[in-house]
Amino acid sequence: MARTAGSHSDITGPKVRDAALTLFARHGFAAVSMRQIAREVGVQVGALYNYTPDKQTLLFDLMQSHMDALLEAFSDDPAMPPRDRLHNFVRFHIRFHHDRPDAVFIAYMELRNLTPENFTNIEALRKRYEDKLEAILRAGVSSGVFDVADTKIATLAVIAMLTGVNTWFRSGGRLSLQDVEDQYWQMVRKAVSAESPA
Amino acid sequence: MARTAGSHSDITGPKVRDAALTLFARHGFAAVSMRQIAREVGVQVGALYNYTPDKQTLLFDLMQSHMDALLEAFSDDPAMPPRDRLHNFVRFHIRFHHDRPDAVFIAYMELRNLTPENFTNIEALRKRYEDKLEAILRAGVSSGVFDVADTKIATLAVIAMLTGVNTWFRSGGRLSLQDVEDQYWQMVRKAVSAESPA
DNA sequence: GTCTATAATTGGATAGAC
DNA sequence: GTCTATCCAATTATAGAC
Repeated sequence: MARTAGSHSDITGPKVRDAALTLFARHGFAAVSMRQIAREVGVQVGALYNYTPDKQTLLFDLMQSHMDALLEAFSDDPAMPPRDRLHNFVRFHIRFHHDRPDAVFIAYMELRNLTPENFTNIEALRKRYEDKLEAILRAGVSSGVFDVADTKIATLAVIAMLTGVNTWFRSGGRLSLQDVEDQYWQMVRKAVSAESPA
Repeated sequence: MARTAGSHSDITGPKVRDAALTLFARHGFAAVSMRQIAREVGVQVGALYNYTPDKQTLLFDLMQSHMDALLEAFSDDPAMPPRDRLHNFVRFHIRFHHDRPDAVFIAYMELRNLTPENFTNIEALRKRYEDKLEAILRAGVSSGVFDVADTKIATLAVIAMLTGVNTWFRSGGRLSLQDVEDQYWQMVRKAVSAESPA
Protein backbone atom coordinates (compact mmCIF):
# COMPACT_ATOMS: atom_id res chain seq x y z
CA MET A 1 0.00 0.00 0.00
CA ALA A 2 2.62 2.51 1.05
CA ARG A 3 4.36 4.00 -1.94
CA THR A 4 8.02 4.79 -2.25
CA ALA A 5 8.53 8.14 -0.65
CA GLY A 6 8.43 10.90 -3.23
CA SER A 7 7.04 8.68 -5.98
CA HIS A 8 4.07 10.25 -7.74
CA SER A 9 4.28 9.38 -11.41
CA ASP A 10 0.54 8.98 -11.83
CA ILE A 11 -0.19 12.44 -10.53
CA THR A 12 2.93 14.35 -11.55
CA GLY A 13 2.67 13.36 -15.21
CA PRO A 14 -0.67 15.11 -15.82
CA LYS A 15 0.44 18.05 -13.72
CA VAL A 16 3.48 18.54 -15.95
CA ARG A 17 1.27 18.55 -19.02
CA ASP A 18 -1.24 20.91 -17.45
CA ALA A 19 1.43 23.33 -16.30
CA ALA A 20 3.14 23.29 -19.68
CA LEU A 21 -0.17 23.87 -21.46
CA THR A 22 -1.04 26.86 -19.32
CA LEU A 23 2.40 28.43 -19.42
CA PHE A 24 3.00 27.86 -23.14
CA ALA A 25 -0.37 29.43 -23.92
CA ARG A 26 0.25 32.42 -21.69
CA HIS A 27 3.86 33.26 -22.52
CA GLY A 28 4.75 31.22 -25.58
CA PHE A 29 6.83 28.07 -25.89
CA ALA A 30 10.17 29.81 -26.35
CA ALA A 31 9.58 32.17 -23.45
CA VAL A 32 8.80 29.44 -20.92
CA SER A 33 11.66 27.68 -19.13
CA MET A 34 11.66 24.15 -17.77
CA ARG A 35 12.30 25.74 -14.36
CA GLN A 36 9.05 27.68 -14.61
CA ILE A 37 7.15 24.50 -15.43
CA ALA A 38 8.80 22.68 -12.52
CA ARG A 39 7.91 25.48 -10.13
CA GLU A 40 4.28 25.40 -11.27
CA VAL A 41 4.17 21.62 -10.79
CA GLY A 42 5.92 21.81 -7.44
CA VAL A 43 8.99 19.73 -8.25
CA GLN A 44 12.58 20.47 -9.13
CA VAL A 45 13.57 20.79 -12.76
CA GLY A 46 15.36 17.44 -12.94
CA ALA A 47 12.16 15.57 -12.17
CA LEU A 48 10.49 16.82 -15.34
CA TYR A 49 12.76 14.66 -17.43
CA ASN A 50 11.03 11.56 -16.08
CA TYR A 51 8.00 12.64 -18.09
CA THR A 52 9.43 14.02 -21.28
CA PRO A 53 12.76 13.46 -23.03
CA ASP A 54 12.98 17.18 -23.79
CA LYS A 55 11.02 20.40 -24.09
CA GLN A 56 10.31 19.97 -27.80
CA THR A 57 8.67 16.59 -27.25
CA LEU A 58 6.56 18.07 -24.48
CA LEU A 59 5.21 20.66 -26.92
CA PHE A 60 4.62 18.11 -29.63
CA ASP A 61 2.76 15.75 -27.27
CA LEU A 62 0.45 18.55 -26.18
CA MET A 63 -0.37 19.46 -29.76
CA GLN A 64 -0.81 15.88 -30.87
CA SER A 65 -3.11 15.09 -27.94
CA HIS A 66 -5.21 18.11 -28.80
CA MET A 67 -5.57 17.18 -32.45
CA ASP A 68 -6.29 13.55 -31.61
CA ALA A 69 -9.01 14.62 -29.19
CA LEU A 70 -10.49 16.93 -31.83
CA LEU A 71 -10.67 14.21 -34.44
CA GLU A 72 -11.99 11.71 -31.93
CA ALA A 73 -14.72 14.00 -30.62
CA PHE A 74 -16.24 15.07 -33.93
CA SER A 75 -18.91 12.86 -35.37
CA ASP A 76 -20.66 13.33 -38.67
CA ASP A 77 -23.41 11.39 -40.40
CA PRO A 78 -23.11 11.48 -44.19
CA ALA A 79 -26.68 10.26 -44.44
CA MET A 80 -28.05 13.48 -42.98
CA PRO A 81 -28.90 16.56 -45.06
CA PRO A 82 -25.81 18.75 -45.67
CA ARG A 83 -27.42 21.67 -43.92
CA ASP A 84 -27.84 19.68 -40.72
CA ARG A 85 -24.32 18.30 -40.97
CA LEU A 86 -22.94 21.80 -41.33
CA HIS A 87 -25.00 23.04 -38.40
CA ASN A 88 -23.60 20.18 -36.32
CA PHE A 89 -20.06 21.06 -37.39
CA VAL A 90 -20.46 24.72 -36.45
CA ARG A 91 -21.84 23.93 -33.01
CA PHE A 92 -19.21 21.28 -32.39
CA HIS A 93 -16.29 23.43 -33.48
CA ILE A 94 -17.28 26.42 -31.38
CA ARG A 95 -18.00 24.34 -28.29
CA PHE A 96 -14.96 22.08 -28.50
CA HIS A 97 -12.61 25.00 -29.00
CA HIS A 98 -14.28 27.08 -26.31
CA ASP A 99 -13.70 24.29 -23.80
CA ARG A 100 -9.91 24.23 -24.24
CA PRO A 101 -8.64 27.68 -25.19
CA ASP A 102 -5.06 27.02 -24.11
CA ALA A 103 -4.66 23.92 -26.26
CA VAL A 104 -6.25 25.68 -29.23
CA PHE A 105 -3.98 28.66 -28.83
CA ILE A 106 -0.88 26.48 -28.71
CA ALA A 107 -1.98 24.35 -31.65
CA TYR A 108 -2.25 27.46 -33.83
CA MET A 109 0.58 29.60 -32.48
CA GLU A 110 3.42 27.21 -31.81
CA LEU A 111 3.57 25.41 -35.13
CA ARG A 112 6.74 27.29 -35.98
CA ASN A 113 8.45 25.96 -32.89
CA LEU A 114 8.03 22.35 -33.96
CA THR A 115 10.84 20.45 -35.60
CA PRO A 116 10.12 19.77 -39.29
CA GLU A 117 9.07 16.16 -38.66
CA ASN A 118 6.77 17.12 -35.82
CA PHE A 119 5.31 19.93 -37.91
CA THR A 120 4.49 17.57 -40.75
CA ASN A 121 2.78 15.23 -38.33
CA ILE A 122 0.56 17.92 -36.79
CA GLU A 123 -0.29 19.44 -40.16
CA ALA A 124 -1.53 16.05 -41.36
CA LEU A 125 -3.93 15.88 -38.42
CA ARG A 126 -5.19 19.38 -39.11
CA LYS A 127 -5.74 18.47 -42.74
CA ARG A 128 -7.83 15.48 -41.70
CA TYR A 129 -10.09 17.78 -39.69
CA GLU A 130 -10.44 20.26 -42.55
CA ASP A 131 -11.34 17.41 -44.87
CA LYS A 132 -14.34 16.58 -42.72
CA LEU A 133 -15.79 20.04 -43.22
CA GLU A 134 -14.93 20.06 -46.89
CA ALA A 135 -16.82 16.79 -47.37
CA ILE A 136 -19.91 18.41 -45.91
CA LEU A 137 -19.62 21.45 -48.16
CA ARG A 138 -19.10 19.30 -51.21
CA ALA A 139 -22.16 17.25 -50.44
CA GLY A 140 -24.21 20.42 -50.17
CA VAL A 141 -22.85 21.83 -53.41
CA SER A 142 -23.65 18.56 -55.17
CA SER A 143 -27.22 18.59 -53.95
CA GLY A 144 -27.62 22.25 -54.79
CA VAL A 145 -28.34 23.60 -51.30
CA PHE A 146 -24.89 25.16 -51.01
CA ASP A 147 -23.17 27.41 -53.49
CA VAL A 148 -19.47 28.14 -53.06
CA ALA A 149 -16.95 28.68 -55.83
CA ASP A 150 -14.27 26.52 -54.20
CA THR A 151 -14.98 24.14 -51.34
CA LYS A 152 -11.38 24.21 -50.13
CA ILE A 153 -11.39 27.99 -49.75
CA ALA A 154 -14.82 27.94 -48.12
CA THR A 155 -13.56 25.31 -45.68
CA LEU A 156 -10.63 27.46 -44.61
CA ALA A 157 -12.80 30.56 -44.44
CA VAL A 158 -15.40 28.91 -42.20
CA ILE A 159 -12.81 27.39 -39.87
CA ALA A 160 -10.97 30.71 -39.55
CA MET A 161 -14.21 32.49 -38.74
CA LEU A 162 -15.26 29.94 -36.13
CA THR A 163 -11.89 29.61 -34.47
CA GLY A 164 -11.82 33.38 -34.14
CA VAL A 165 -14.47 33.09 -31.44
CA ASN A 166 -11.73 32.03 -29.05
CA THR A 167 -9.94 35.35 -29.40
CA TRP A 168 -12.72 37.32 -27.79
CA PHE A 169 -15.43 35.16 -26.22
CA ARG A 170 -15.33 34.08 -22.59
CA SER A 171 -18.30 32.65 -20.71
CA GLY A 172 -19.97 34.92 -18.20
CA GLY A 173 -20.32 38.04 -20.29
CA ARG A 174 -23.25 39.63 -22.02
CA LEU A 175 -23.69 36.67 -24.37
CA SER A 176 -24.07 32.96 -23.71
CA LEU A 177 -22.17 30.40 -25.73
CA GLN A 178 -25.53 29.42 -27.18
CA ASP A 179 -26.02 32.98 -28.45
CA VAL A 180 -22.62 32.88 -30.09
CA GLU A 181 -23.30 29.50 -31.68
CA ASP A 182 -26.60 30.76 -33.06
CA GLN A 183 -25.12 33.91 -34.55
CA TYR A 184 -22.16 32.18 -36.15
CA TRP A 185 -24.45 29.52 -37.50
CA GLN A 186 -26.58 32.15 -39.22
CA MET A 187 -23.52 33.73 -40.79
CA VAL A 188 -22.00 30.45 -41.92
CA ARG A 189 -25.29 29.14 -43.24
CA LYS A 190 -25.91 32.26 -45.29
CA ALA A 191 -22.30 32.47 -46.50
CA VAL A 192 -22.39 29.05 -48.15
CA SER A 193 -26.07 28.71 -49.06
CA ALA A 194 -27.38 28.92 -52.58
CA GLU A 195 -29.25 32.17 -53.05
CA SER A 196 -32.83 32.08 -54.20
CA PRO A 197 -33.09 33.54 -57.70
CA ALA A 198 -34.03 37.22 -57.75
CA MET B 1 30.62 64.89 -48.37
CA ALA B 2 32.69 62.04 -46.98
CA ARG B 3 31.01 60.40 -44.03
CA THR B 4 32.63 59.22 -40.85
CA ALA B 5 34.00 55.77 -41.52
CA GLY B 6 31.57 53.09 -40.42
CA SER B 7 28.68 55.50 -40.08
CA HIS B 8 25.54 54.21 -41.76
CA SER B 9 22.59 55.23 -39.62
CA ASP B 10 20.34 55.96 -42.58
CA ILE B 11 20.76 52.50 -44.02
CA THR B 12 21.34 50.39 -40.91
CA GLY B 13 18.16 51.58 -39.19
CA PRO B 14 15.78 50.13 -41.77
CA LYS B 15 17.89 47.01 -42.05
CA VAL B 16 17.53 46.39 -38.32
CA ARG B 17 13.77 46.70 -38.58
CA ASP B 18 13.60 44.47 -41.65
CA ALA B 19 15.76 41.80 -40.08
CA ALA B 20 13.79 41.86 -36.84
CA LEU B 21 10.50 41.65 -38.74
CA THR B 22 11.62 38.64 -40.74
CA LEU B 23 13.19 36.80 -37.83
CA PHE B 24 10.39 37.50 -35.34
CA ALA B 25 7.83 36.26 -37.86
CA ARG B 26 9.79 33.12 -38.63
CA HIS B 27 10.90 32.04 -35.18
CA GLY B 28 8.95 34.15 -32.72
CA PHE B 29 10.07 37.13 -30.66
CA ALA B 30 11.24 35.14 -27.66
CA ALA B 31 13.21 32.69 -29.78
CA VAL B 32 15.20 35.36 -31.63
CA SER B 33 18.34 36.80 -30.06
CA MET B 34 19.78 40.24 -30.60
CA ARG B 35 22.89 38.47 -31.87
CA GLN B 36 20.83 36.79 -34.60
CA ILE B 37 19.41 40.13 -35.68
CA ALA B 38 22.89 41.67 -35.72
CA ARG B 39 24.24 38.84 -37.88
CA GLU B 40 21.37 39.27 -40.36
CA VAL B 41 22.05 43.01 -40.56
CA GLY B 42 25.78 42.52 -40.82
CA VAL B 43 26.86 44.40 -37.70
CA GLN B 44 27.92 43.43 -34.19
CA VAL B 45 25.32 43.24 -31.47
CA GLY B 46 26.39 46.43 -29.73
CA ALA B 47 25.52 48.49 -32.81
CA LEU B 48 21.84 47.52 -32.60
CA TYR B 49 21.44 49.60 -29.48
CA ASN B 50 21.95 52.75 -31.54
CA TYR B 51 18.57 52.01 -33.10
CA THR B 52 16.50 50.67 -30.26
CA PRO B 53 16.81 51.05 -26.50
CA ASP B 54 15.94 47.37 -26.04
CA LYS B 55 14.41 44.33 -27.68
CA GLN B 56 10.91 45.00 -26.34
CA THR B 57 10.82 48.47 -27.88
CA LEU B 58 11.94 47.02 -31.18
CA LEU B 59 8.95 44.67 -31.16
CA PHE B 60 6.57 47.41 -30.12
CA ASP B 61 7.78 49.77 -32.84
CA LEU B 62 7.27 47.13 -35.50
CA MET B 63 3.73 46.46 -34.35
CA GLN B 64 2.85 50.11 -33.98
CA SER B 65 4.19 50.94 -37.44
CA HIS B 66 2.10 48.16 -38.90
CA MET B 67 -1.09 49.28 -37.22
CA ASP B 68 -0.45 52.91 -38.12
CA ALA B 69 0.07 51.95 -41.75
CA LEU B 70 -3.13 49.91 -41.70
CA LEU B 71 -5.21 52.76 -40.34
CA GLU B 72 -3.56 55.24 -42.68
CA ALA B 73 -4.09 53.12 -45.80
CA PHE B 74 -7.78 52.36 -45.37
CA SER B 75 -10.22 54.86 -46.77
CA ASP B 76 -13.97 54.70 -46.51
CA ASP B 77 -16.71 56.94 -47.84
CA PRO B 78 -19.77 57.02 -45.57
CA ALA B 79 -21.76 58.55 -48.41
CA MET B 80 -21.52 55.39 -50.49
CA PRO B 81 -24.00 52.49 -50.24
CA PRO B 82 -23.07 50.09 -47.40
CA ARG B 83 -22.68 47.23 -49.82
CA ASP B 84 -20.03 49.09 -51.80
CA ARG B 85 -18.29 50.18 -48.63
CA LEU B 86 -18.15 46.59 -47.44
CA HIS B 87 -16.85 45.39 -50.78
CA ASN B 88 -14.13 48.02 -50.58
CA PHE B 89 -13.24 46.88 -47.05
CA VAL B 90 -12.97 43.23 -48.05
CA ARG B 91 -10.72 43.96 -51.00
CA PHE B 92 -8.58 46.35 -48.99
CA HIS B 93 -8.15 44.01 -46.04
CA ILE B 94 -7.15 41.02 -48.13
CA ARG B 95 -4.74 42.99 -50.26
CA PHE B 96 -3.12 45.00 -47.49
CA HIS B 97 -2.55 41.91 -45.37
CA HIS B 98 -1.34 39.87 -48.31
CA ASP B 99 1.33 42.45 -49.02
CA ARG B 100 2.97 42.22 -45.57
CA PRO B 101 2.54 38.73 -44.13
CA ASP B 102 5.40 39.05 -41.65
CA ALA B 103 4.04 42.21 -40.04
CA VAL B 104 0.54 40.72 -39.88
CA PHE B 105 1.83 37.56 -38.30
CA ILE B 106 3.74 39.47 -35.65
CA ALA B 107 0.87 41.82 -34.92
CA TYR B 108 -1.38 38.86 -34.14
CA MET B 109 1.07 36.43 -32.56
CA GLU B 110 3.32 38.55 -30.40
CA LEU B 111 0.72 40.49 -28.44
CA ARG B 112 1.48 38.38 -25.38
CA ASN B 113 5.14 39.41 -25.49
CA LEU B 114 4.32 43.10 -25.13
CA THR B 115 4.55 44.84 -21.80
CA PRO B 116 1.11 45.76 -20.43
CA GLU B 117 1.41 49.40 -21.48
CA ASN B 118 2.53 48.50 -24.99
CA PHE B 119 -0.23 45.92 -25.24
CA THR B 120 -2.87 48.48 -24.32
CA ASN B 121 -1.52 50.83 -26.95
CA ILE B 122 -1.61 48.25 -29.77
CA GLU B 123 -5.03 46.99 -28.77
CA ALA B 124 -6.41 50.51 -29.04
CA LEU B 125 -5.17 50.74 -32.61
CA ARG B 126 -6.72 47.39 -33.47
CA LYS B 127 -9.99 48.53 -31.97
CA ARG B 128 -9.97 51.61 -34.16
CA TYR B 129 -9.66 49.43 -37.24
CA GLU B 130 -12.46 47.12 -36.12
CA ASP B 131 -14.66 50.14 -35.52
CA LYS B 132 -14.34 51.11 -39.17
CA LEU B 133 -15.83 47.83 -40.29
CA GLU B 134 -18.48 47.90 -37.61
CA ALA B 135 -19.61 51.35 -38.79
CA ILE B 136 -20.15 49.93 -42.27
CA LEU B 137 -22.15 46.99 -40.96
CA ARG B 138 -24.26 49.25 -38.79
CA ALA B 139 -25.06 51.51 -41.71
CA GLY B 140 -26.18 48.50 -43.72
CA VAL B 141 -28.33 47.15 -40.91
CA SER B 142 -29.95 50.56 -40.51
CA SER B 143 -30.79 50.78 -44.18
CA GLY B 144 -32.04 47.20 -44.25
CA VAL B 145 -29.59 45.77 -46.78
CA PHE B 146 -27.67 43.89 -44.08
CA ASP B 147 -29.07 41.62 -41.42
CA VAL B 148 -26.81 40.55 -38.55
CA ALA B 149 -27.87 39.93 -34.96
CA ASP B 150 -24.89 41.78 -33.46
CA THR B 151 -22.65 44.08 -35.48
CA LYS B 152 -19.73 43.63 -33.07
CA ILE B 153 -19.75 39.86 -33.48
CA ALA B 154 -20.16 40.12 -37.22
CA THR B 155 -17.20 42.51 -37.33
CA LEU B 156 -14.95 40.07 -35.53
CA ALA B 157 -16.22 37.15 -37.60
CA VAL B 158 -15.54 38.91 -40.90
CA ILE B 159 -12.08 40.09 -39.88
CA ALA B 160 -11.13 36.61 -38.65
CA MET B 161 -12.30 35.08 -41.90
CA LEU B 162 -10.43 37.58 -44.05
CA THR B 163 -7.21 37.54 -42.06
CA GLY B 164 -7.24 33.76 -42.35
CA VAL B 165 -6.31 34.15 -46.02
CA ASN B 166 -2.76 34.85 -44.91
CA THR B 167 -2.39 31.41 -43.36
CA TRP B 168 -2.67 29.60 -46.67
CA PHE B 169 -2.57 31.92 -49.70
CA ARG B 170 0.63 32.79 -51.49
CA SER B 171 0.79 34.37 -54.93
CA GLY B 172 1.85 32.13 -57.76
CA GLY B 173 -0.37 29.16 -57.11
CA ARG B 174 -3.53 27.92 -58.71
CA LEU B 175 -5.48 31.03 -57.72
CA SER B 176 -4.81 34.71 -58.24
CA LEU B 177 -5.28 37.19 -55.45
CA GLN B 178 -8.20 38.52 -57.47
CA ASP B 179 -9.85 35.10 -57.38
CA VAL B 180 -9.44 35.00 -53.62
CA GLU B 181 -10.85 38.49 -53.21
CA ASP B 182 -13.86 37.58 -55.32
CA GLN B 183 -14.62 34.40 -53.44
CA TYR B 184 -14.26 35.95 -49.99
CA TRP B 185 -16.38 38.85 -51.10
CA GLN B 186 -19.19 36.50 -52.11
CA MET B 187 -19.05 34.73 -48.75
CA VAL B 188 -18.91 37.94 -46.71
CA ARG B 189 -21.65 39.58 -48.74
CA LYS B 190 -23.98 36.62 -48.32
CA ALA B 191 -23.13 36.17 -44.63
CA VAL B 192 -24.27 39.66 -43.67
CA SER B 193 -26.96 40.37 -46.29
CA ALA B 194 -30.64 40.44 -45.51
CA GLU B 195 -32.29 37.38 -46.98
CA SER B 196 -35.15 37.83 -49.37
CA PRO B 197 -38.38 36.55 -47.79
CA ALA B 198 -39.18 32.97 -48.75
C1' DG C 1 10.66 9.23 -8.66
C1' DT C 2 12.81 13.12 -6.92
C1' DC C 3 16.56 15.75 -5.34
C1' DT C 4 20.95 18.65 -5.52
C1' DA C 5 24.70 20.08 -8.09
C1' DT C 6 26.71 21.15 -12.19
C1' DA C 7 28.15 21.29 -17.09
C1' DA C 8 28.10 23.88 -21.19
C1' DT C 9 25.89 27.36 -23.58
C1' DT C 10 23.41 31.39 -24.50
C1' DG C 11 20.78 35.37 -23.38
C1' DG C 12 20.19 41.05 -23.01
C1' DA C 13 22.56 44.86 -22.24
C1' DT C 14 26.68 48.06 -21.31
C1' DA C 15 31.57 50.35 -21.34
C1' DG C 16 34.98 52.30 -23.58
C1' DA C 17 38.23 52.41 -27.63
C1' DC C 18 38.32 54.08 -32.26
C1' DG D 1 28.20 54.77 -35.58
C1' DT D 2 30.50 50.63 -34.83
C1' DC D 3 33.44 47.36 -32.61
C1' DT D 4 35.46 44.37 -28.95
C1' DA D 5 35.17 42.73 -24.56
C1' DT D 6 32.65 41.79 -20.74
C1' DC D 7 29.08 41.38 -16.92
C1' DC D 8 25.67 38.82 -14.98
C1' DA D 9 21.74 36.20 -15.26
C1' DA D 10 19.34 32.46 -17.26
C1' DT D 11 18.95 28.52 -20.22
C1' DT D 12 18.53 23.00 -21.31
C1' DA D 13 19.95 18.89 -19.96
C1' DT D 14 22.58 15.40 -17.25
C1' DA D 15 24.91 12.77 -13.18
C1' DG D 16 24.65 10.65 -9.18
C1' DA D 17 22.89 10.48 -4.28
C1' DC D 18 18.86 9.03 -1.78
